[in-house]
Order: sequence, then structure tokens, then C-alpha cells
Amino acid sequence: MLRHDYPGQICSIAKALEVIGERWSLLIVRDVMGGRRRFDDLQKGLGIARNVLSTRLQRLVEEDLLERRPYQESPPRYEYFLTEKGLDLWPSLIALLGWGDRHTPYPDGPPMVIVHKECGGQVSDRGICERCGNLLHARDARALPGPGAEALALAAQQSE
Amino acid sequence: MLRHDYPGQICSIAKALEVIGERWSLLIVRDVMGGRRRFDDLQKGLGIARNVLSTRLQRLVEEDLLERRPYQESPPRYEYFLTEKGLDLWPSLIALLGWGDRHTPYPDGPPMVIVHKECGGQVSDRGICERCGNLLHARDARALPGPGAEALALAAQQSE
DNA sequence: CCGAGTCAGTTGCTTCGTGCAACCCAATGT
DNA sequence: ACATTGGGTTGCACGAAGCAACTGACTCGG
Repeated sequence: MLRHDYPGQICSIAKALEVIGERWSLLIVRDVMGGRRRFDDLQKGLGIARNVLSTRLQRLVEEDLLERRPYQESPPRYEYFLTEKGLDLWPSLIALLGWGDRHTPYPDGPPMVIVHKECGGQVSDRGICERCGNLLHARDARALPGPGAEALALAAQQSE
Repeated sequence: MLRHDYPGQICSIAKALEVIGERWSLLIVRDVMGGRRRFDDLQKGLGIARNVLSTRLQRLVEEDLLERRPYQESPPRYEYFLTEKGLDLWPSLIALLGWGDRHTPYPDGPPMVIVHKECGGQVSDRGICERCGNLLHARDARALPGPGAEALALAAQQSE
């Protein structure tokens, strides 16, 4: 992505994309939301080039979506945590997840489903629990492997 | 964006981003949803390079998000319409719009608000009408200039 | 005491996507 | 007759992304 801004656009969608529209950015946020917090862990999980991951993390920290916290000194090692601003991307992520599930489906069903922590109900792409009907936020839900997950994990193992 | 795929990612978010994660793609969808249908109109509105717009439109047609329909022959001229798959990006777009509004706000308020056609109520970032409480879809809603629109339109005029 | 491994990057090189400007062609306006 | 519009295509320069190698401080096993 040459420049990451969209000059002249008067629209909050364009503003949002200036921050999270770069390649990999949203997937990094997704992974951190799922509990990956360390450089190598993110790099291996995403298959992203290390230099690119480095610049993306820096930018996400600058933009206040991630917070970089040391978890040990000498040698200094860091973990990345989502800020409120980063966590607030949850509705956008599950909307995209829903769209992907509907239109480019995996053969054995979705590899990931979102469930309401409290009641265990499945969460729709609008972030509404289909069992209890509540409107949820990031902290109310959890991602679990879906029906399509096993076959794919197997295929990934075999290709190694 | 170098390659538009994310190899090895078992996730519908990654699948979705393979299709609409490229720079400009989502803004093109937004503009077509707002009624811009022709090449020059899109090009001027977005300030995108013509060759890039050309390749993006081709890809969006290939991926079945847009449909290219002739509206006259000799010379052949085309308009671009959203398919159901394209229209179904609406929840993702308003989720991003909501995030942008909350976290990178314009000084005079949002430049665009979404309203329920039927009752005129404002639509939340989950696509729920705040007046009648209904869960809405793309066709139920309309984008209108918001409180921050006038000042910005004025500024845009002056910079010309 | 020595070598292998881990973690979080940085550096250098190459390739490919992007922006910019110019060009094309048919039809229409004046 | 000439300029303008619409919908592109072509050529070039530049910078972002991918890949691989390297660094530097520490830990762990033998």
C-alpha cells in the first residue's frame, strides 16, 4: 500500500481504513484479540514477513489500537495488548467474519464460531446472541473452533 | 497490496479480506452503494488512479460483488451495480463507519448518518434502528449527510 | 564450559502494486 | 471543424511487501 491515506474523502469509513485498511493490520488485531500477544507467535501464525510485522505493530501502537508492555527485562521482551479502541473493532470483525462465512464458505462449515460467554449461545454477525437475544460487546464473547475446523487442521498438518 | 491472498489462514475474516481487503475496494463498494455507478464518477469522487480503478472494478465483477451492465451501445458504456453479495457488505461497512465515528471523529460531528427509510430513525453501527428497534438490511436504510457535512463541504470547495 | 535454541527485532535485496500522466477511440455538443 | 466526454489502456518511477540473513541478549542441556 503506497500511501495509507485517502485524501479528500469525507467519510468515517475512509478514516477507519486509513488506520486498519493496510494489509495484515486487521488480521493482527484478530490474532491479538484471540490471545496471541508475542512477536514470534504472531509471525508464525500469520506467515507474515518479520519486517512487515514490525512496522505494522509500530503503527498499531502509534494509532492506539495496541499497547506494548514489557513482560520481562534483560533482555527486554514485549507483549501486545488491545486497547479499548482496538477491542472496539470487534463488531467490524464479526461482520466481516459473517460475510466471509456466507459468501466464501468452507466445505465443512465455518472454521470459527463466536459464542456468548455467559449463556453459550451462538453470536450473529451483528453481535447479537441468538439464544438470549442480548446485544454483545467484545468481552462478552469468545471464538471457538467451528465444524469446519478439524478437516482443515488435518490438511494443514499434512502439508507441512 | 502485494498479493491479495493470505496463504495458510483458516478463517473467514482472511477469506473476506482476500476479496475486499485491497486498497480502494471497500470505498468503491461504498460509493456504488451510495448511487455512483459510472467510471468517471467513481474516479473523480475517489481521486483514485484510472488504471487502478479499472483493475479494481474488474476484480469486483469477477468476484461477483459488482455487475457490469451496458446502458448504451456505440460507444459501449457501462454502469456498475451491486449484486446481493456486494450489498451484503452493508453490515461490515456500517460497523466500520461506527468505529471511525467513535475513534477518529470529525470536529462538527459525523459527516454521514444512516437512517431507516421506513421510520426515519437513526441506525446504529450494528444495523439496528434506534427508533423502532428493527434489525435492518442494506435496502432498509439510506445514508444522509450528517451534522459535520456542511463545514467540510465548504472546506473542500475553498481548497479547489 | 560450550553449543543450540528463543525472542524481538533490523538490514539488504528483489519484485510487484500503485500513482501519475499521456494516449486512444467513438460519439456528441457547438 | 474542433473541443469535450466517457471508459478505458499503456508506460514509467517509486515505494511497499516478501524473503533471507544477521544481531544481541539471554536460557537451557550436557
